[in-house]
Amino acid sequence: MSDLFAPLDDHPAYRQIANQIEQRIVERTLRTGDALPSETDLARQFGVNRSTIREAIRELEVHGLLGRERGEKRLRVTRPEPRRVSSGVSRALALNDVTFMELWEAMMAIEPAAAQYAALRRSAGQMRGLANASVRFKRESTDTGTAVAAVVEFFTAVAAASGNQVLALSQAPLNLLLVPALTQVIDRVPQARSRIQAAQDRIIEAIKLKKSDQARVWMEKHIRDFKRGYDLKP
Amino acid sequence: MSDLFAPLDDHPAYRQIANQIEQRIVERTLRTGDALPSETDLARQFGVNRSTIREAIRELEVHGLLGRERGEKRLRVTRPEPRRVSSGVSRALALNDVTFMELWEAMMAIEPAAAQYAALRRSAGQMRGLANASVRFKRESTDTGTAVAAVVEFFTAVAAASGNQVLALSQAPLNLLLVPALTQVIDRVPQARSRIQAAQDRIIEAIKLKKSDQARVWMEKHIRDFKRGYDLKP
DNA sequence: GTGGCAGAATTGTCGGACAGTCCGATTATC
DNA sequence: GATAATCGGACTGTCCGACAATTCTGCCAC
Repeated sequence: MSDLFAPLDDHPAYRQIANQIEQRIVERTLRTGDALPSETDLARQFGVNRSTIREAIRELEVHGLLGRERGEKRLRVTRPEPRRVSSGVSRALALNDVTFMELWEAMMAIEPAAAQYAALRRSAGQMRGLANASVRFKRESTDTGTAVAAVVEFFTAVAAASGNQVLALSQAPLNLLLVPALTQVIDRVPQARSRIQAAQDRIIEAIKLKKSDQARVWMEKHIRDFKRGYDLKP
Repeated sequence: MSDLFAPLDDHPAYRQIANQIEQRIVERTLRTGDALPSETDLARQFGVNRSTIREAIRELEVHGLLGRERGEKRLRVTRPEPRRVSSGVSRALALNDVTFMELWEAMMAIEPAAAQYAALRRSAGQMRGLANASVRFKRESTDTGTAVAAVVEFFTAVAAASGNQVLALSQAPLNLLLVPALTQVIDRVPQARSRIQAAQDRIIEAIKLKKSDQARVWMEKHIRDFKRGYDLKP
């Protein structure tokens, strides 16, 4: 079953260095906001060339563990932001040819839950975010592109209002996948706009009134409706 | 409200190059399995130094868009694997101090759905994967570490059996977060092992018989039970 | 076809270099 | 005294050239 010998994989220096730095960050020896030593200094500490350090740093930068403020030169330890991380997941899914069905099932699992918790915990600011997205959809839905963007914004706002980072981070990758399907529905189904608008209104109302069960149910219906619109291809 | 001028952000060369290569991959000009030109060649094509190319390549490698077969020298275009991508999400969440409640809510959203679809679509091989995980838990649950690992394997197997990549990729990051909480429960609650075992048996049975509603319900109960065990801290 | 081999190609790493920019301190100005 | 201009040092982004180790490739023998 399992091999007797494990293949020995040599880790190049830049990978080992990346791992070491990452470990310091995860174990919080390097804490969020701390500035990293300069590349020259790191090169000295690790006893390698600066080029090698730079390659290691690139990895951590991509992971979102290191970053710099706008216009700043020095790198500092940062918390990986959901958006940054989720974009990687999105790309992975897009490249793996996700079907509409897969996307829809995941939405059915995540979005209603997000709506439910949003109704329980939304802050005033988050409520405003929701309202904004909805207003934008109402006002700018003539162009398909902006309409789709507004819908995505709505879902994101719901996830944010749920006050649950895990749900929010699970929801985020769905957005990118959603775009093509949603574009198609809005383009082809005449009544799509009004139905989406009505659904958003109901969901927002339920979240505003903190009626979590209703919020969940309306969101479920909204997403079922989305599938109906998608399946309706003439 | 909004500024007159947007801040100009200069993208360093290595980032631009990474983006260009990424675009070729996403638009499938470079297809999965294709070998990338050598670093020297890329440097010539982009008109930059090889060091710059290397930094760009590191980014794409981290994203999982480039990789190499074991012992191979040349890089080739690869599909980002769920595991690789999800580990980044896990780390992001861990660094953001996710609470047990957040994790639990997300599990309640995703795992029952995964179980439900698994019951509808599981293949024979996936069924075996489930059984294996369950057997391993039964047999090796004396040590807390291996017991936890077996539980994680079970959840992963369910997600895989769901035949839904999006759900699977949403579920994967939960595993790492699950470990500390689960360890605590198994360590402190004497009857945890037997309850988990019973729950797994019921879920597997439902999936085997393709009873999707039951699979979902049992999984819900399983996860509710997990929370009960966690809240029970003496 | 299989196996072996020499030479070419490629990667990982190194050292050094330089322009552009950011930062902190110092000096000049009101 | 507070603010503005100035200046030197530090740091990053990029380049050049180089070399050992390993992989790839075409060729030859069997």
